[in-house]
Amino acid sequence: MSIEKVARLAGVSTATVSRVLNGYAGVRPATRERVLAAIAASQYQPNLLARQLRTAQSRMLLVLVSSIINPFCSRVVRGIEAEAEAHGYHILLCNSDSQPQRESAYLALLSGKIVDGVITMDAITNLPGLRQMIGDSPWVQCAEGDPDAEASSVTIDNQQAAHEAVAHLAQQRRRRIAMINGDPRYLYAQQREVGYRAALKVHHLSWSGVEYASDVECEAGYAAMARLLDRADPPDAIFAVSDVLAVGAIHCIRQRRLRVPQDIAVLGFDGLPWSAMLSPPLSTLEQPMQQLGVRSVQLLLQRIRDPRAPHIHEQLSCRLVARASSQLVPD
Amino acid sequence: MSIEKVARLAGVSTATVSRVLNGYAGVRPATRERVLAAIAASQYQPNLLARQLRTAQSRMLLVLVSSIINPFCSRVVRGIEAEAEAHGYHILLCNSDSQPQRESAYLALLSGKIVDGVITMDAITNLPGLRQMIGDSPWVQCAEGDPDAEASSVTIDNQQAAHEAVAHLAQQRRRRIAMINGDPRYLYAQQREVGYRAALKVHHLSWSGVEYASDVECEAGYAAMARLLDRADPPDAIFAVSDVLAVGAIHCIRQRRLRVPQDIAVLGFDGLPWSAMLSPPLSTLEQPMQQLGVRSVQLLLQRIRDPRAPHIHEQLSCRLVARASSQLVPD
DNA sequence: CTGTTAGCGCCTTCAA
DNA sequence: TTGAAGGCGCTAACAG
Repeated sequence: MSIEKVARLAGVSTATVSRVLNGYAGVRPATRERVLAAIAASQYQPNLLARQLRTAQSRMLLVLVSSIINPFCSRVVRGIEAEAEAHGYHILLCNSDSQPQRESAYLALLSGKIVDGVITMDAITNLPGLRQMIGDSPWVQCAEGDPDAEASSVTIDNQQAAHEAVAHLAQQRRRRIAMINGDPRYLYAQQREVGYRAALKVHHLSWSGVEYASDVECEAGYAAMARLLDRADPPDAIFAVSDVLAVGAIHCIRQRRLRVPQDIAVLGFDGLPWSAMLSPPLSTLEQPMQQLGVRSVQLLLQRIRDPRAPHIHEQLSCRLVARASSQLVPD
Repeated sequence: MSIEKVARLAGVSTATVSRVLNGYAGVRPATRERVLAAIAASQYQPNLLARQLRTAQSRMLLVLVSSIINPFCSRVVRGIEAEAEAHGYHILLCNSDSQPQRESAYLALLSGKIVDGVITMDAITNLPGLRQMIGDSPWVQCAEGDPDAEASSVTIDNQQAAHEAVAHLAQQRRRRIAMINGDPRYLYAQQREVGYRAALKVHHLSWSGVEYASDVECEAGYAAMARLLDRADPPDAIFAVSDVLAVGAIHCIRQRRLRVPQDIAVLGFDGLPWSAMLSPPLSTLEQPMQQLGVRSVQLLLQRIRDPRAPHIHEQLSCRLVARASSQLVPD
């Protein structure tokens, strides 16, 4: 009844009010003024639900994230948010904690027309009923891209990145390079492990050791490191798949009276700002976090505008930042 | 046209379909079966927009955050998300970066009926037109509570917490205790500064020094620390309003060949898990981050269910965790 | 330039 | 137990 109230107040039809509301040309200035005055007088606020129902678009994007407390994710999300906002879109955030039922509950919003598209950062490719839930709705995978999925993706070359990481450690004359990996259900974890193993081979390193962190918190990195140090033949270098896990690993190493990097070199992943300010400064593989989010939104909007647009698999480059935690002497 | 399609397929009316959809009693089992079959056969998905328009509730909550990359915020948001989800609500995330225009753009979703209520973690009390935008919609302030605002709030006692922080440092025989504060537009920053100054007085410390970080990243902590060290009479202890800022401060101290805690003691705020794993382990004031989010949602839902429910100002307690960064000998 | 009209898809009395 | 019908508030043809 609201647009109607305004219409009555201004002595025009609802169509005219709608026209000024949406800035359409073809309204006499005098009429426009009258409508504007009525809007102001009545403190009218358009009912967005009604508008969205009518126009069949919500200008909302669903973002499915495994864990927002993972600083990598939160930075990507900020990129997503900023770019979405710049295009007049809002984001609905789902923190799935990798629980399939939570993921699918949110995906229902997609088929329910609440959102115009979805960006997933979660390992959901194997979600049962995924195809049906997403249908052919616009979908972009961010940081976690399955080339076989019918979706665009924005990722880094995880395999190559892991390869670089190992190469760097090998170059520091490390022979027993271990990996602290994430949840192996994630593609990024699988891909980085492939890269890790391939690099070991290239560098003729026969020792290998992979431990999986139980979650993304530093305590998990600590625990994984403890398991590695408990081995009969412990590592002399660590490649951790996140800076946070690396912090935990370093703490564990220190507690055992070992030194970083003299006894054990440590290399992280992500390139969070504070990695440079740790002691020792943490070497890391820097990802373009903000940009991963930004490009995901761009690809998604492209697809929303033209549903027949082809799927694109984009890879952003990352950069090894060598600091004191992985080398005795700076380059 | 969709519920209608199902209705035709099942040979019933749309009303009946709606009834089984919403689980209302009074549908003959046989009929229900037929409808269910039709729903399955047609892969029907209810249009949530239409439903929300009709029922005038969206089961969505708006969360207005200054910066999701602030780990404190992201943990509170996770608490919000979890609790909301448990009650069948979804959250719309707005990362305002403290820009009033972004805040008000999102607040329009409130008056536009897109969300049923709002939780703000931002310093928005002075937003022009705030009252009108929020109207009497359900609103809870989280971690940043203005007792004068017509809204419930869930906070900690910032003044008391800062007092404790300073008391701890004073107890370590520190005489020149400086504060690295956040953006002074925030109430938490103002309140903690009041607590800081009050505590100095109580402990008969005449030296005082406050520097404001330009944002929430560690680089800002570094810069603030640099300014403090450039003073003629530099501090011998630092009270930083976040763990992240403390990391930057410590890095700066170290770069100047000073030691933590021997030369300068450092105390952070928030109690992020990795604060315990830094070197030296960071003393900090631990906040109940998850719980701040959870309680905010509970208060908000209460208000949504009963709009006449009174405003509640709740204070959660926090805890000083003394570690090596602030004391030469453990307690 | 402006008004009339017809839905968007759903829920919900009111009757039957 | 079921169906018919109205309307949530808005936009978009189509007339005038």
